[in-house]
Amino acid sequence: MRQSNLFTKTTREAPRDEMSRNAIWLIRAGFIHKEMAGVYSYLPLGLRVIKKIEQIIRAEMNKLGSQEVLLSALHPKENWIRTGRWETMTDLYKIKDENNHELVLGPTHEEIITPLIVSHLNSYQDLPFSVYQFQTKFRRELRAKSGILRGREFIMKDLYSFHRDKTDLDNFYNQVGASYRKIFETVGIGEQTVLTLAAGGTFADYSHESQTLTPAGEDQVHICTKCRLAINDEIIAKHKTCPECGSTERTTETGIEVGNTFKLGTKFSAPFGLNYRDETGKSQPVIMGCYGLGISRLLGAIVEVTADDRGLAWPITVAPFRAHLISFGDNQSEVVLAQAKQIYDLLTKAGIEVLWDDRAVAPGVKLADADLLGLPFRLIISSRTIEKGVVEVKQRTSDNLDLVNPQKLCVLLG
RNA sequence: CGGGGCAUAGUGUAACGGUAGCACGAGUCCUUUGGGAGGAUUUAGUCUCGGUUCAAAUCCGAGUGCCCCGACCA
Repeated sequence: MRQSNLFTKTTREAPRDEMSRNAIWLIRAGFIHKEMAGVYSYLPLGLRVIKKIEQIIRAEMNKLGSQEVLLSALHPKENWIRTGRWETMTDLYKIKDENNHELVLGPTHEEIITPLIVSHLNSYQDLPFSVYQFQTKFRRELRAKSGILRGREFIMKDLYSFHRDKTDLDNFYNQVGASYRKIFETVGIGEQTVLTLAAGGTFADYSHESQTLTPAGEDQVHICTKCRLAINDEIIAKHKTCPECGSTERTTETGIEVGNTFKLGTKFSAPFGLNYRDETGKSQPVIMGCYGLGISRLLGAIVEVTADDRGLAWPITVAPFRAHLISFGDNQSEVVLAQAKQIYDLLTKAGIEVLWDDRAVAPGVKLADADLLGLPFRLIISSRTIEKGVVEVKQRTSDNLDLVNPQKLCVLLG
């Protein structure tokens, strides 16, 4: 894409009232726009990152054999009455329709998926299976904060699994854990993200959180120095030793919860009567699990751990474009433009996503913007590089400049 | 919902109770092109309502919005 066609602009300064790093950089670079406290719009560059993250997750979910759906965002009140959460869940957005009927803006989807499955599930032979979706969730946060890390409206991947017994759930639950591990590594925050034990509810000893360690987080986690298993502060009192390796040595750090997995048991299948017939024809309750991943929160967490004092610095896997092609030296020069166009076409045809800064602005502006946008590879074409018959290549996270033969670019970037 | 802070042009910032100014941005023209370049010119603002006063961006009251701390966060 040509940057001259990109409708978003960068700014030299962030809005004064934004304090969090993720919001400051994402707004300055034109990735997102704040509508109100805890509510953000995603602009072309930001949406590209969101889509990259989603695609990485989608691939993993599909590998688990899960099937993608898109459930309704408006929920009937009755379903929430049925589970009791109409009263107990404090952050529900309750709205009224034209007939004065009360509705819920979906904050999570157990109340939708569980009764939905009832009419599609009969026999033990239908089990197990799982469904997932990417969707905007709504929660009436008492206090939105930390940029996109805690919003009243946010994008989430939620997965729901259905099993005939606990053993089968445990098996799938562990597979999801492995998938999550892989996802965090792929999007570039594997090192900073720790598996954390948290309260498990009535059906299991623990739930599992994925905590990305960053001062911007809001949870205190205690990390075993031997095996890296973390324990959430809320249950630390009951754990003198690490449940995994028995060690007593741990460090305390701040994390942001980017993922969470729960063994639900029959918590939702019971109130909705989600049952199956076993081999003997007897009716049995379905055992469920649910698995969340905050997409927009993941975006914020990636920024928190990767941005530096010059701006964003995307991991290749989630970058909105792989390369930032910059033409300057003399923008009026036909030679420079022609060469840049040639490189742009070459890379684009090779399937490499390139943002070409073809604007007629000063070199300093382009370089500063390149740092701010944070695309992994910066390619410069100027009268200088043309003289030498090369393209200057620099990675966002390195200071090295490489002069590369244009023919070798695709290999280098691919 | 408790506590604290803030609200001036698209953005960031000034202005003792007395002419709302500066920088960046944006428009036009010229020059310029390897780290936010230079000149000329134009554009655009006091969150809302009420009060005090000869006079309010400034003082007072209420409201609204935003940020931070806390409470809350299957």
